[in-house]
Amino acid sequence: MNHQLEHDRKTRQKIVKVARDLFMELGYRAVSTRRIADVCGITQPTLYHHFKNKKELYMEVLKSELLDMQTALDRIIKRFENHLEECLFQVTYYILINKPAGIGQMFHDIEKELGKEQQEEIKKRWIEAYQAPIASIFEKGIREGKLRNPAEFGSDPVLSSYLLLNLISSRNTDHPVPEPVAKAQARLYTNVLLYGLASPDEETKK
Amino acid sequence: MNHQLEHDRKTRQKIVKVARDLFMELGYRAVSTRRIADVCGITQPTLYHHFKNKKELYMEVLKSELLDMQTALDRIIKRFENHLEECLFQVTYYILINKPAGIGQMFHDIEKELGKEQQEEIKKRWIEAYQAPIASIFEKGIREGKLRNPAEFGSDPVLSSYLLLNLISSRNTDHPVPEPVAKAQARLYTNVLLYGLASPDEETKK
DNA sequence: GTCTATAGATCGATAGAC
DNA sequence: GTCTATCGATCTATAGAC
Repeated sequence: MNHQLEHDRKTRQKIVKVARDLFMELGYRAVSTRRIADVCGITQPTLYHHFKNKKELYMEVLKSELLDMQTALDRIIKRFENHLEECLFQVTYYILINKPAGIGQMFHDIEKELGKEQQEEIKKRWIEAYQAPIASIFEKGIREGKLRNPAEFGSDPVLSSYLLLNLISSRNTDHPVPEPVAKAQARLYTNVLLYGLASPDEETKK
Repeated sequence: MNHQLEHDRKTRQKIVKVARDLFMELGYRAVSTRRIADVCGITQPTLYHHFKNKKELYMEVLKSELLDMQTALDRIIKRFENHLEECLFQVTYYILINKPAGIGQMFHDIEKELGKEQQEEIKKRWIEAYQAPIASIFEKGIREGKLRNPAEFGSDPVLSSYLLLNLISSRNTDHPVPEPVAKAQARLYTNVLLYGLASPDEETKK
């Protein structure tokens, strides 16, 4: 019944959505509060009615970003949980498609623009969204003997999840990545991560 | 004999050195010309006697950075050219040790702060410094049958060099990395890249 | 809740004396 | 070649009318 509150909520959501697109594409510093307000069709000071300051708006953006990713990855992992390789491929493919230039950008901004306590909070949520879901895939693979024992290479599930994410957040390709290219990239990354670049008879000779 | 020219050269070199440390650690935007000048013990406008503007100074920093890396990698590769795995390890280790937080930072700044023609020039030098030397290692490995045929995974030497560099430029660790940790990381990266995470009997079952 | 107006700070860059 | 002084632009954030 209270239309004012409803309108307020809508405006706030729109700001977060616009800011999210701009921040992820261009980076925190390169996006001014004026620009966000312009795209939203409001004036710059109006932002400060909805958010305490630019950093708090950015925190909201990060939280919404990470929550969406967590939901998506959990769903994918649940769906392909009985097929390690396909599961890794689907996760990789999803991130490639949905993070045009975002993930490296995001890390840079979190590290350079946020205060320490804010970094801690985001890091906590980042682990829930990215690291823990992906690590769970590797954990299952190790448990079932499909992956090397961590003692061999020193790559426990958490470290393995970092390896995959580092491969994904590459800077060698132009963004956004078209779908078929993303598919080929995802296949390459998962193949290399699982089976390596050495020719198959090479390892036994070690 | 001309002491003035000599002094000029020294000052210019000092500025580049200071700017290099600051830019690589904190990023282009976060480092003001005033801060660079302060550390150099000169005033901010004096910078503009030696460099046309901030971007040109940054270009000088990038060029010196990339030239040093090219020299170092060429030397390492020449030294270990007859041992693929050790060569990859040494290259990885060197980059980990000498690029505290730098490589991801660098890419971000090149993409966001430089104009298109400047990006082209730096990209050319980056290929000479990083990609070409590392790709030559993989090329030799493929030629000698130690690595998979590119047709198999679609990972030619250039793509392989990107894979390694993406693994190296991780954001999961605190910088700077102490020597023994860097050694373990370098070993992990090269092991995974060459032999993969899957248990050795897994691939044949595919 | 949104606006206009503007404060307050920082930054890159220039002018001109020495 | 380095300095002091300062301009002009841009940005975040606040004050106060409606």
